[in-house]
Amino acid sequence: MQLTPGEEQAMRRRLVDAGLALYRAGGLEAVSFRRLADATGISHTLPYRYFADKDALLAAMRCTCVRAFEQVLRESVVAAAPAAAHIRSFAAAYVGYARRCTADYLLIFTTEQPSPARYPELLAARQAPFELAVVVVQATIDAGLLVGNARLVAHQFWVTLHGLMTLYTANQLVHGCTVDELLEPLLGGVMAANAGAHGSQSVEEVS
Amino acid sequence: MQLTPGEEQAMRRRLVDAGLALYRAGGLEAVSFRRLADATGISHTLPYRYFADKDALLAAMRCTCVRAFEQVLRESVVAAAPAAAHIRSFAAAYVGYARRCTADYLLIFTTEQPSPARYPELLAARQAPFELAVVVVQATIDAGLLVGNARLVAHQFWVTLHGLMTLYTANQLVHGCTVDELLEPLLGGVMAANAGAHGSQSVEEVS
DNA sequence: ACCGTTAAATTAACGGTGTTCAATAACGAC
DNA sequence: GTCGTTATTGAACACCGTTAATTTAACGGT
Repeated sequence: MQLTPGEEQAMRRRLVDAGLALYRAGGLEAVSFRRLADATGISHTLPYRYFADKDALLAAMRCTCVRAFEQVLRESVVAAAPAAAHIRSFAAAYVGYARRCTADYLLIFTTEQPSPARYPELLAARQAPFELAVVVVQATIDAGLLVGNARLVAHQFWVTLHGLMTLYTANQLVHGCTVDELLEPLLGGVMAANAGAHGSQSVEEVS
Repeated sequence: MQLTPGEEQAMRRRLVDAGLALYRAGGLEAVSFRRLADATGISHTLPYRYFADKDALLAAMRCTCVRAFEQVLRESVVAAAPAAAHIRSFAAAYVGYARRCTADYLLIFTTEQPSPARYPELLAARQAPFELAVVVVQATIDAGLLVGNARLVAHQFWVTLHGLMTLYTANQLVHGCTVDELLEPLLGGVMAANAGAHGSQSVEEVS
């Protein structure tokens, strides 16, 4: 009765999909092995043959969402023809995903405790979208529109987009400020801070 | 045997403090009414006389942390003498709190589901720190170092700091990039994006 | 000083959860 | 068909949030 790797993987995906359905419908506390069992017609202890524990299932669910997120970002990159539009297209895709798939976006980035690096697979999966940002920034640098270290600049964009959409998805942009109002000046700011010697303007220089 | 308002408030704070101790020691899932009872020597149902349910206790814990956070930010504001240094001082206080009190910082801003605005008291408490940012930005505008709408610009700083420290506290700044490396160009970028006509540089102008 | 009322606090209980483990059922090999 | 391996199940444990019933303690009136 040995399970083939294909069957095992199929069962894993089935459990992950069912878990995601529960999560999207009722939040994190709605996903339990019992409910998952009722939804898929298996017993509530079967998941233990495919995942070490519930946290492992959640990590797999997070990985699935991360990969979908990565796919959205990747498509935005190949779609933008001129290098100058890459960053705008990338940012629009990032914002669009967080708006459309708010629950999934939260699942990707939400972490309760400052966890001591369990689930290295999840850490690796989360790296991929960022690496896309690095590629986009590098292309912009190559086009002569930005200067500096691509990873450092990509990090600035990443931090900015993450801050904006994390606050948005948590309903903490409540002062009559919209995402669209903020996105433009924020992107412009990061561009300006890395646009070369004449465009750069640090805090000290201003003050 | 009527409880005086003072006694009731004292008990509430006692429970909140014990809950925070449990949370800081073992994360969110370590705070339960049973453990809280063992830690404080009361029965595990007594908290229901002071809080509607566990979520209400968590909200109160969050409020407590938010107010401590607000206090840290407020002290940074009065400490900085020249208006030009206000934003730097404010940002340093923000970053310092998130580094020192990582768990508390996470407790403040972490929200699982896009909750439908339960606990308006928490929402109000979270507003206060942002209002401090508005004050700081307004002072900088008054000093002639920035232009534009204070709330909009404050939002940009708020988004930036939130993105930076949220990624940091979640251990997602892993590419050899430090908070200090990123803070300076990020602040400079927001400054540049709102430094008046000559300093502003939107994405389109660059491209 | 006693008692009845009222509120505080505890105990008991219910349904649900993650997790473990012994028992069962299904399959391939011979 | 039988055996042995293995996937799957069901029962059980400890813990959780929550509710209801029960006990305990404090207070005012007489």
